[in-house]
This record gives sequence, C-alpha cells and structure tokens, in this order.
Amino acid sequence: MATERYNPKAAEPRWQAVWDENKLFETRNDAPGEKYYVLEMFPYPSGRIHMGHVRNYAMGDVVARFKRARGHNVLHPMGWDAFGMPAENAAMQNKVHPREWTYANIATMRAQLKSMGLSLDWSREFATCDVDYYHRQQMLFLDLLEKGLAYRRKSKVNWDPVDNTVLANEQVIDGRGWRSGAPVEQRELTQWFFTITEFAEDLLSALDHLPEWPEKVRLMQRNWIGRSEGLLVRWRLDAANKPADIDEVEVFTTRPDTLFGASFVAVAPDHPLSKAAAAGNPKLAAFVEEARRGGTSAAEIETAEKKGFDTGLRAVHPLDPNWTVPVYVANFVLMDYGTGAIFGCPAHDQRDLDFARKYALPVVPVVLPEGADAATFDVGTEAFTGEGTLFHSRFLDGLTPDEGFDAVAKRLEDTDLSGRPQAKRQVNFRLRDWGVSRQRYWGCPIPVLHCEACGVVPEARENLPVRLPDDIDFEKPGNPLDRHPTWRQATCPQCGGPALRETDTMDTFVDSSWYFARFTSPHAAGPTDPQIANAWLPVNQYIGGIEHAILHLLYSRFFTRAMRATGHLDLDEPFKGLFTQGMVVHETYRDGSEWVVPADVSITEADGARTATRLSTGGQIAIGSIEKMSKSKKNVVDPDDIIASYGADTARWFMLSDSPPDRDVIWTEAGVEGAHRFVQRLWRVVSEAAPHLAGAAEAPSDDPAATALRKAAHRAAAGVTDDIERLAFNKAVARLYELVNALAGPFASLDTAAPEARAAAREAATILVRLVAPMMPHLAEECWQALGETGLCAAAPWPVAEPALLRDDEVTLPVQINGKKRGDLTVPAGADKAAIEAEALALDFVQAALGGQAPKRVVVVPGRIINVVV
RNA sequence: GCGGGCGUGGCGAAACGGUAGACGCAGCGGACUCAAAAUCCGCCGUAGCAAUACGUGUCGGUUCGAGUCCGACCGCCCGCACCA
Repeated sequence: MATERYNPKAAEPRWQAVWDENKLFETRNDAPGEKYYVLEMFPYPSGRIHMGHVRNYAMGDVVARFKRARGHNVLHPMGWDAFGMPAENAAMQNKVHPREWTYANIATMRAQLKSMGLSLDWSREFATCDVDYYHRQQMLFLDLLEKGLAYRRKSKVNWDPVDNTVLANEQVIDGRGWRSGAPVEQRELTQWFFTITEFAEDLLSALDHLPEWPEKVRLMQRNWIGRSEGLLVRWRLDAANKPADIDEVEVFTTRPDTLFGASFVAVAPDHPLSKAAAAGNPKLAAFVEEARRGGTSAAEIETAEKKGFDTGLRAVHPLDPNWTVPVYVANFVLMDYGTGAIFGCPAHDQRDLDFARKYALPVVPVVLPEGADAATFDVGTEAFTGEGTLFHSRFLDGLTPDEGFDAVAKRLEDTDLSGRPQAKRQVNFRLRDWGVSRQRYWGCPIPVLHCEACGVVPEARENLPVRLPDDIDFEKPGNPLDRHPTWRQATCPQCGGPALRETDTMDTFVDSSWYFARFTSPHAAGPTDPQIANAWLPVNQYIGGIEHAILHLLYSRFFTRAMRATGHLDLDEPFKGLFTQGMVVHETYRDGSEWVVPADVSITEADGARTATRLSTGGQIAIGSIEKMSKSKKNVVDPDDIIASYGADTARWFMLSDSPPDRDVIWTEAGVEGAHRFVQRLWRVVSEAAPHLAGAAEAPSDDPAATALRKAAHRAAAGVTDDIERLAFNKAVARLYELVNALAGPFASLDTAAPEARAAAREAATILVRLVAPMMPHLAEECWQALGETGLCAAAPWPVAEPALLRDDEVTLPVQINGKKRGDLTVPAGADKAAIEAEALALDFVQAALGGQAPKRVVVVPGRIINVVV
C-alpha cells in the first residue's frame, strides 16, 4: 500500500502551532521535576541565522527535549546579544537607526529560529539592548562600583583606529582588532575597569573543578590567566651616581636561583627610573622616547628588535654588596607586568642571552646540566633552561634550582638592610583587569556623572535607567554621545550642581556575562531574583563555539563571582557542563577571481572526477578547498532555503549525523538529500505499518519474531539514551538508522502477523518515534499521530529499556588461534570459562591447528573472545 | 619556540586492550517502469578465480591479543607567545 510522501512544509508549521498553543515549552520555575538548564550561546542579531546557528541550536534542542522527556523541569531560553558595532556601521552606511536595524534583525531571526521547531521558552526572551535589560546592568555596575569591583584609572589602551574604540587585551588578535582587523595602536586614556585580577587565583584553581568542561578550554584559560610564582627582589642603586630621589629598583623574578648568574638589570621605558635617568641624558631620553613610541601597533612590538640603553647607573647585587651590575633601559621590558624591571641571567634565559651578546655583557652559567663538566660547560647561542645542579653560586652550589629558589628566598626574606626584608615571595598573573569602557553609542551607558565639585559620582539609583538618546547622528567618526547637544547635561546627585554624563558605554562582553542569570527571572525588578537564580544555576549544559573559550567564558566566570559578592547570586561557576561544537564548513567555488555561492553551482561526477558548473552562466568553474562558511568566500548555504525545500527536521538530522559534534561538519547537498531520504523512509515505514498496529494485542508475545523486534527497539533505546547523555549525536543517529533497518522488513509483512507480534511491532514503533523525537520533532509528532497515540510526542515520556531484553540467551564468541580469528563458537550466555574452553578445544579447526599437541595457553574472556595459543 | 589535539576505505566516520571499517555518502549490479524519478534487493579496504595473505601515518616495544597502551619519528590542525 502506497502512502503519501511526508510533507514537512505543511506538517512543521502545524506542529509548531500546536506546541505553542499548549505552551509546551514555557517553563515554570516551580514546576515539578529536577531542574535542568540547557543553554546555547545566544546569537548576535546580524541579520539572518546561519548554519552554525542551526547546528548549535539543533544540538541544544536535542538535549532539552531529551531531558524534558526524562521528566526534568527544563529551562531552555533564547535571547539576543544585541548591542555592538555592526548596528552602528549599518547606521552609518544605510542611515538607519541602530535600534531599528537591530530589532528588525531580531524579528527576522526569531522567525527563522521558530521555523526550526526549537523547544524554546520564548516567554523569557529579551535583547541586551532592551532598556529593561541594560537598566539592570546599570544596577549591577553601581553595585560593583560600591564594592570596589569597578574602578577608573588612566591606562595605556589598545586603540582600534578603524572602529574608533578601545579594545580589551582579549580582543586583540595578532596585534589587530578582533572585529575591524586593523592594527591596534597604544593610547593613554582614562578608562573604567573591572577587577578581574582580584579573582585570578580563584578563576585559575576553580578550573580544576570543572570536569564537564573540555580540557582544551580549561588549558586555554589557564594559560591566559598565566600564574607564575616568583620573588620580588630589591636592588640598591650604587650610591656613586644614583638619581637623587630613587634609592633602589625592585625586580620580579621566577628564577632567583640564578641570581649568581646575573649580569644586568633592565627597566621598562615607562619605569620611573628610566625617566629619572633620562633627565640629565638627552641620548637616553631620546631612546626612552623612541622605545615608548616605537611601534604603536602590537604587531610591531612583537617583531621589534630587542634594544637596550645603558643608563650608567649600577645596581648592587642583593647577595653581595661588593658586586654591581649595569642598569639598562630595555624596550622589551613591560611596565605593566611584575614591577617593570628585571634582572638578566643570560646563561639561562634566551632573551637575556641575546641581549648580553649584543651588549657584550658577561654570560656566567650557574645551572649545570646533568652529565656536563663544570670546568668546561658553557652556553653558546642557546640558553640552558632545563633542570640541573647549581654551581658558580656560592652557598647554593649543589642544590637543584627549586632548592636554590627556596634558599635565596629564605636568605633575602631574612636579610634586613634598611628595616625591610630585601625580598618577598610573590605570585604574578598575566591576566590584566578588564577594561570595559567603549567610546561607542550602541552599548549600555555607564551610569556615572562627572561633577566639577564632587568628581566622579555614581548616578542615583532612582534615576536609573540612564537611557540612550534616540536623536543621534553618525555623520562624523567618534562617539555620538560625546557630541550630543543635551544628553550629557545632568545634575549631580551629591551636590545638586551641574554635572556631565559619562559617555563611555560598556563593552558588549559585559552584556553576555550575566544574561544566563537574567533568563531565570527575566522580569525581576533587580538584576536577578537570587532565590530563583540560585535554584536554576549553574547552567547544566552550555553549548557554543570554541571561539569563546577565553573571552566570554572567562568574563562570565568572573561576573558570576562579582554577582556573588554583590548578593545577586550564590555560586561561583555559571556553567557546569560546557560543550564546544565544531564549525559548519563547505566547499568553495571560484569563477576566475570571483567566489560563487553553492546555490549557483551544480556538481556532476564522472569516473571519480567532480566538475562544477555555474548555473547562471553555464560555464565550468573551479572547485576550491573546504572552509568555514563565510560571506567573503560565499560558501554559505541559507538555512531558510534548506528548510523551505527539505524541512527543518532534515536540516537538524543532517547537522547531527555524520560528524562528531565537536568536529567540523562538511555541508554537502548529497548529505542533505541522504538525510531527507531517511525522513521519508521513516515516515513510510511507520505510516505503512500503522494500520496493522491498530488491532494489536495488549501484550507482546514471547515468540522469537516478536522478541527480536522488542530486543532491537529496547537496545536502541538503551544505546540512544546513552549517546545523547554523552552528546554523541552522530552515534545516536547511526543507531536509529540501524533500528529502522531492522524494523523495515518485519513491518512490511505485518498484514499476516499474529496479534501478539503486532503488539511487539507497535511497541517498537512507539519506541522508535520517541527516540527520534529530540532530533526530528515534527516528523515524530506526525508518526505519533499516525500510530494513533494520544497526546503529543513532545510531551511523551522517554522510553525505558527493559534490562531483560538487553541480555542474550546465547553469545557468539570469536575463536582465535594465536590472536587471529579462525572461527566462531556459540555458547549459552552464562557458560563458565571451563565449559567454553572445552567446547572451543573440540572445534575442528582448533583441533587441526593443535595437531594433537596440547595448547600452550587458552585465553577465555566470557562474553568477549577465545584465544588458543599453540 | 611552548602547549594541546588529530592521522582508520573514494569520502564523513564507528570500534570497554578482544571479530577493524557499525552507520551514512558516493559508486557498482539487479528488480519494478515504455522510460525516468522514487522505492526495493544485493555488492562495496587491497591483492587473488579461490583458499588465503596483507591492511588503522612510520619504526620499535609491552601483551595470549594493539587502531586503542608505552617510546622515537613524520605529517596536519588549533591555541598561546617579549610575561621576567
């Protein structure tokens, strides 16, 4: 009997409407069931969704639907990371207000997401540019300010000359702005900062307690935080020619054990000592000036030649008052790491060695590699940084570097030259405070005022929100808030006098650092309802791209701690489980120098060679490498097109099949068609069987055919459950193909089957449909209905496998001779080793291999294998 | 340079130390059809008619047994990189 083909175009909107009407995915905070919070990184409303979104949200939706079916109270919200530069760029290019542009994009993208049939709670939706949201963010800012977690200081900043704004260190990639790609310059500005460094130690050590995070991400964060243990050591300046008001220079070192190999001290160009020394030395002043300016771009700094200038000053060795070393100003010493001063031990640090060779400074090895001869050991052009034994080091001789570290620390901590210890242990971090000031319009205004009388004053809470003005112009570069005629004018909440508003807005990474908390009570008067937020958080499963491994995830971890400090949350870690999915990649096509979109390309295959024809011209074009879908290479496939021609279920299924979710998936037309074939096949198998299942008996019988069906279904249930639990969607997909393959034959002959066999078939069909439902929810509803099941499949409980059906009565074991498989042996499931061994040894081919001899050894692993060693 | 990951058919990939290649894509053969599409059945690592042999980047090791564990090397991908 032929059935109608499944028509997703009709079915998908219909089921989406039914779910909506039933408010199936609206989550009540007090609903029964263990809470489970699934979250995918919310999108930036750039205009349209792309395949990366489809993959991300398909995965999250599988988890959400699965957990819901398992009886959890699932929170699965969606919102918009809506502030940011592209809206301003659009405003400049198209004369459209950023707000209009943003909300129009949101409307488009919301409709696209809805067409995917995601089980989202849209009642909790918000955009970070909603006044409601940034109002709460301003409250948070004032709380942070009050607690000393936000502060203002003058600092060198990364200035993006194209976007005309400041960038955080994290936003500078290879010396270029992460968004504009322009070489970043260094400028000095007064900026707002969050004290992320206060939490450095905790942010680092807590990584050890995030077992459900990818090791890769934890490692990247560890490196970013960059903890190093060292010693602060004060070097007195030789009294002979020191500057009047500076007596000493403090250096930070992680290798105090190599102090006896010291041959110079170097300070940063910005160091007070540089300035003092340059005062009476025009040449030095010129060097300092050049070094400070020298290469404003970070890229230049990295490749810049390492240069120094001898100040003529001498520093006294902390362990020998009669030993002095020259003090240099060096362009590679950074003022904002450690103390801005180092001592150089050329033998055991490559950079110091290069420097010493260049300026003819002594190179004295003090760590002897194992096996080397103390009398002859010398470093050539390569510094020795390995383990060994200290020598040429007086009281440290014979110690290991670690022991030497401790010995020096002890000696200098105790030494008391001027009423203070000469050194102290210190832990330094590479992590810097998070600069959040942005000189942009389309962001959350920083709610402070500048009063001539009172200085920087927080806006009064009753005056919040500080709203963005609507009437702005983007005719000129720079920050439109700065030149707004009236917006800046305000009243000082302290003295009542006139004050000017801060015109910096917050980095958009602030917006995304707490949105997951806001979702738990999106209408709360404060930033969160702490009780509700604490009940939902941490997010059980967070899913997004690896590109956020440092920025967004580190900021969110900090913000969660900051929100704890300000009483809005009571936890440290926002995301218990993190999954970073791979990208969607596609072949590229090129017509001469022009990239061609896949929709304009037809691929033909003959004799293993593939040729591409451009549809619009009929000409043959080149097939290029497989790359991340991007507008620049035009290798993008629009999700709308796919959904229109195949349906959302096909797109979802394809995204989940084939590639493991953490790896890149290659989007191919053939793959999508394969996925769609399965959609139709599943529909055919179920819908053609359905009429025969209506009259099924209540209980399945235990005849072999019925049991085989039941076993197949229950095994798949156990396997798919396990796979989804581990986010191995590709394996779950494979298992479902297997199940359908196993059911198709028996289902085709149901018209002659006994009622009991039909009962087994019915059970298998309902299990199959429910297993498929998280991935292809519309098709599942359609099948569910065809099977005559009541209620919605999306509300049906997850199938539970019966353990009895997962066991076999008999097992077939491979029999190996000397580790090579030579045959099989079928034994009862519970057979003991001795019985199996006896049976195996009686096999013809085993006897033949033995040739009358006794086996050297027989390995029997019940349920696994038999290996006869002859 | 440092750190991490990965190398398995034509392709995407499976495989608690236990039958390598499940499942899908592509391909090949057949059925149905006037024909095509769709669908169904079968084949599909290499060599060989076959029995069989050889096969998980290379070389070595551990083991009754290695894609999996250990060592060395080769290649690719990703992250970080004046951090004292």
